[in-house]
Amino acid sequence: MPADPSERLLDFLQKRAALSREEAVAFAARWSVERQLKRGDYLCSIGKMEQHVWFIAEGLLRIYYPTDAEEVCVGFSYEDTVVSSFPSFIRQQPSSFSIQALEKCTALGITRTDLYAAIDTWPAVAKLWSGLLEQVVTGLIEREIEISTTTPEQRYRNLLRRAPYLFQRVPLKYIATYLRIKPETLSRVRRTGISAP
Amino acid sequence: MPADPSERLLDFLQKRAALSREEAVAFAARWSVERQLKRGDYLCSIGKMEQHVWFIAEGLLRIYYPTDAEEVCVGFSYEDTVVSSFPSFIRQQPSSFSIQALEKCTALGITRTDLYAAIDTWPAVAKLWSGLLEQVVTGLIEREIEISTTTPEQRYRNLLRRAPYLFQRVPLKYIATYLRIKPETLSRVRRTGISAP
DNA sequence: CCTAAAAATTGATTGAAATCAAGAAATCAG
DNA sequence: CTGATTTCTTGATTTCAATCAATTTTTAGG
Repeated sequence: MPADPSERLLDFLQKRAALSREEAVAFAARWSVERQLKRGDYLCSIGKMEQHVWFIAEGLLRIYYPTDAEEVCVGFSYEDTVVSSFPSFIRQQPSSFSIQALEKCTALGITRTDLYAAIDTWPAVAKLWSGLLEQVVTGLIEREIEISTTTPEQRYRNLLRRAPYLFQRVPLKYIATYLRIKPETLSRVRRTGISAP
Repeated sequence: MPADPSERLLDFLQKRAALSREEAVAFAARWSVERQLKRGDYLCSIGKMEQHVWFIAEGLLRIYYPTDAEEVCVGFSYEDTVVSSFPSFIRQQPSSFSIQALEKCTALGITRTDLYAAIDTWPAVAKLWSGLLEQVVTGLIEREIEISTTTPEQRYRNLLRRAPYLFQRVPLKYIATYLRIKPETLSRVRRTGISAP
């Protein structure tokens, strides 16, 4: 079903952006950094400057924020999604996040310079970038609301409905921190959730 | 110190965007909707389609999400800031938020059509818009992290440091929901916070 | 200025999820 | 395949903020 990483990126760009075939090919060529990760490797580490936006051609990663006490997962990235430590990338500050592969991954990266040049060159790329940011904005707002207006059980059910595949691929302890609850609580919520009439 | 609303917008645009004087004047002219609000009025109500992005020339508003039980405040907007019910504006869905004046306000609005036309016309406006979205993104991410990694007292202290003026202008009960705590808790936290050695 | 309503404070009690503490099950590397 | 490590589950207990319940203080409108 997928092809090689660059093919996959090309498909993605043509589906998502209003780019002509030639533009898509030219823009895809700017994604010049290929990174292979094995389980446990980092795409971005805390304290480092994020220099790329990444297209994930294969695999699954968690984005998390490490605090003194624990690691809070703020999201996941997988095939045909784009990921970066956005605040670091955008503001060129050391990253507050780490992005770690939970599976073997293949990622294609574009540098800041190349991306902003592409934005200036192709209006459709500018639109793609705005669209991506808009998507991040609406996602974050919805998530913030969900966390502050629902119970742990509701959050679990919602995630199960929205993204059942995560439960196949991600250890529950990471999902728990994503839901802002403890693994013990998630375990209990799963148990009681089964026998609802 | 300020001038009339349009003057104020012009100043804002020239400071924030890489627009020439002529461009700034032309773009400012597209902000054709002036709205006067008195305390308690709504700039945007839940269920309505957000048709504008607003520049606040004067006054203070709260952006909140009403749930069955309570109203969760997700932010404030005031002089020289830009506000909108972004998910509604961006996706053209009914707004999940209400935006209410806490003081007498003057707002200038630009319509979707006019904004996107301006984005297509002036690269600097496209950049301003991206920059605005980027700012919203980084703000939301930082906020999400803060809420899930700090105690109520820390959140209070952080806000007091970052935005002391809010405490002069906003009833504590709204600030409490912004901090995701109950007014009673905020009251207690403020009391105990004073006498720390 | 005065009164009514709204907001803030303070105290007592409750409750949901965290924490602490073992075990059971699953997974991974050799 | 097998032992070791990690992850998950289950139970007992604690804790912090929410809730409930009055006052007191502040604010706004006539």
